[in-house]
Amino acid sequence: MNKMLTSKEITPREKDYNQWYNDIVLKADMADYSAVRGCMIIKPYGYTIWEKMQQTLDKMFKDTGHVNAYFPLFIPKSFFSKEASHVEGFAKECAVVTHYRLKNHPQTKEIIVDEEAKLEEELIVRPTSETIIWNTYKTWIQSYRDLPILVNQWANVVRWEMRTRLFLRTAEFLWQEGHTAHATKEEAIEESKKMLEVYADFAENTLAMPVIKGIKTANERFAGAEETYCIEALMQDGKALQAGTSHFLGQNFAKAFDVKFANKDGQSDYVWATSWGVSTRLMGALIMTHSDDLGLVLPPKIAPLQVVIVPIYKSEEELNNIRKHIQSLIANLKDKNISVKFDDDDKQRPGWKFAQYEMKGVPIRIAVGSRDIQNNQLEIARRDKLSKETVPFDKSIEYISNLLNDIQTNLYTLAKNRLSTNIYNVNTWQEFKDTLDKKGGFIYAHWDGTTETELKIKEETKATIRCIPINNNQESGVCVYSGKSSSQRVLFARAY
RNA sequence: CGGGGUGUAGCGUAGCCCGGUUAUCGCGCCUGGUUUGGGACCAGGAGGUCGCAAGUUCGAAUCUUGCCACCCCGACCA
Repeated sequence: MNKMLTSKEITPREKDYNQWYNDIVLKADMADYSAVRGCMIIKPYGYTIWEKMQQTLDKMFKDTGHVNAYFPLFIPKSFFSKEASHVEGFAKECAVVTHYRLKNHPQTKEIIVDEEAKLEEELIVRPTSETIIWNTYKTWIQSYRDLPILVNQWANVVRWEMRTRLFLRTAEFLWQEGHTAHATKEEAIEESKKMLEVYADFAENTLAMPVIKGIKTANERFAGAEETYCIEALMQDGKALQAGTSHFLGQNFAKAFDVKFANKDGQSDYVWATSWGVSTRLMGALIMTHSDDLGLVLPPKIAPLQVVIVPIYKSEEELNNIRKHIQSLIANLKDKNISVKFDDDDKQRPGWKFAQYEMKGVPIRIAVGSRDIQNNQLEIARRDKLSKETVPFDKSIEYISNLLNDIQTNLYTLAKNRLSTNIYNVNTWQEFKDTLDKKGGFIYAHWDGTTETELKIKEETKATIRCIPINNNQESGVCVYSGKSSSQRVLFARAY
C-alpha cells in the first residue's frame, strides 16, 4: 500500500540547479554563509554528517596501517620556495600573516594593525601541509628502519579562491591529508593506489556515490606530484566533481627538503612520498548526488539519524500510551546499532515534523498513533522513494533493518545508473560539442595526449579531462579535436 | 580583477523611476484559545541604524557622490 507524499514547497531545481543546491544546504540546516568572505559556518547538523564521514574514513585509514598526527597551521614562507612547481600551484591563493599585534589608532580609537609588530618572516596559512610535514620528516628519517611513515592529519586549510560555493569550494575547509614516506618507488606507488581504493570504497559503499577511478593528465596533476590518482563523481545536473585525490610525489619533496635515508646496503637515497586527501567537499558531493526537490536525502550509513518516530496524539494520556507502546521498539533498534529518535516535541505538529525530517534527509520515518496501537501496526515511510507502508508491529524491527539496507542499495543503484547512462562515446568534434551542451555528463573520446589540445578543448568548451580511467581500454583512433592518432579514449566533462 | 545585479525586522520582500502622514506584505517569533494521521486556525502583540558615510533639500528608503558587503557570469581553481 504505497501512497505518494505531497509537498507545498518545491524548490526550483529545473530552473536553477545552484539555487536548488543552496536551498538544500540552508533548509537542511547544514551550513550557512559566514561574515568572512568565502568561508562558511558548518552548523551542528552538517557537522554531525562530517563527523560520521571522519569516523568511517579514520577507521579505514587505521585498518590500512596509518596513524594520526597534527602539524602547525602556519608555515614559514621560506618553506614554500623549496619546491618550485608546488609554490607555483598555490602562490595565487595563499593567506599570509604579516603582523602579530593590533593597537588603537591614537586619534580615531579605531583598531588598527600595529606596523611596528611586523613579522620578520611572513607565515602562510597552510593551503596544504606537504612543506611543513616534509620539513619535519627530515628530522624523523635516517634509516630504512624509520620507514615507512604512514601519517594522516585531520585539519583545516585555507585557499583564497576567487569564487566560492558552500562546501564545494570554500576559502577555509576541513579535510584530512595523508603524508607517507617510503623506501622504494614501488611501495610509494602501491600506497597511493591503495588509498585511491580506500576513497573509492568509502564513496561507493558509505556515501552510495559511484565514482570513476582514474589518473589525471599532466596538466591537471597536483602541483609537485608525479602522478595524481583521483575519483570523479557525476552530479545530477551532469557536471563532474573531483571527490578525492591520491598523489605519488616521487622524490620531489624529499629532494626539496633534503630527506635522505640509509638503505640496507648503507647507501643514502631520497625517500619516496605520497599524499592523499578528501575534504568537506564530499558533503557537497553527497548533497548533489542524492538530494531531491524536498531536500536532503542521506544514505543510511552516513545519516546522523536513521529512524525518527513521530507520535500522533491528542492528549497527554495518548502520548504516554504511545511512549509505552514503542519503548521496546526503540530499545531493539538501539541494540541493532540503529540510531533512532522519538520526537515527542509538543511545540510542533506532526505535519511540520514530517516536512522537517524530509528536508534533513532522515532515511526512515515512523508515524504512530492510537489507531496504529489498536491495529498493532506502524506506518513506515522511506525518504528515498517518498512512499509509506503499514507494517505489523512485531515484524517492524526486521522490516526497518532490511529497509535501511534497501535504501542504501537503492540510492547507490540510482546514482550508478545515472552515471552509466551519462557516459557518452563520442567520435567527432561536432558530436563532442553537441553532447556537452545538450546532455552534459562524461564524454569518452579520443585525445592525442598533448596538453596543447587539452587546453584548446577547455578554452572552446569549458570541458576538462577529468581522468584517464584505471585499466582503460587501449583502442587506436583519432583525436576528437586535432585528428591526430590516439591510443585511448579519456573522460571529458564540465566540472565543479 | 572585469561585466551585470542586489542590499529595507530572524528569513523572503513591496515602496525607489516621479522625495512628502505612523515604511508594505508574507513566513517566523511572543500571548491566549481551539487544534494535532502531511508544513493548523482565530484573536491580540513585539520586533526597523531602510548596508555605511557624506552631499542636495524645508523634508531622503527614494536624488547625487564615495565606500562596504553579498550574489550571478567570466578570469582563477589538487
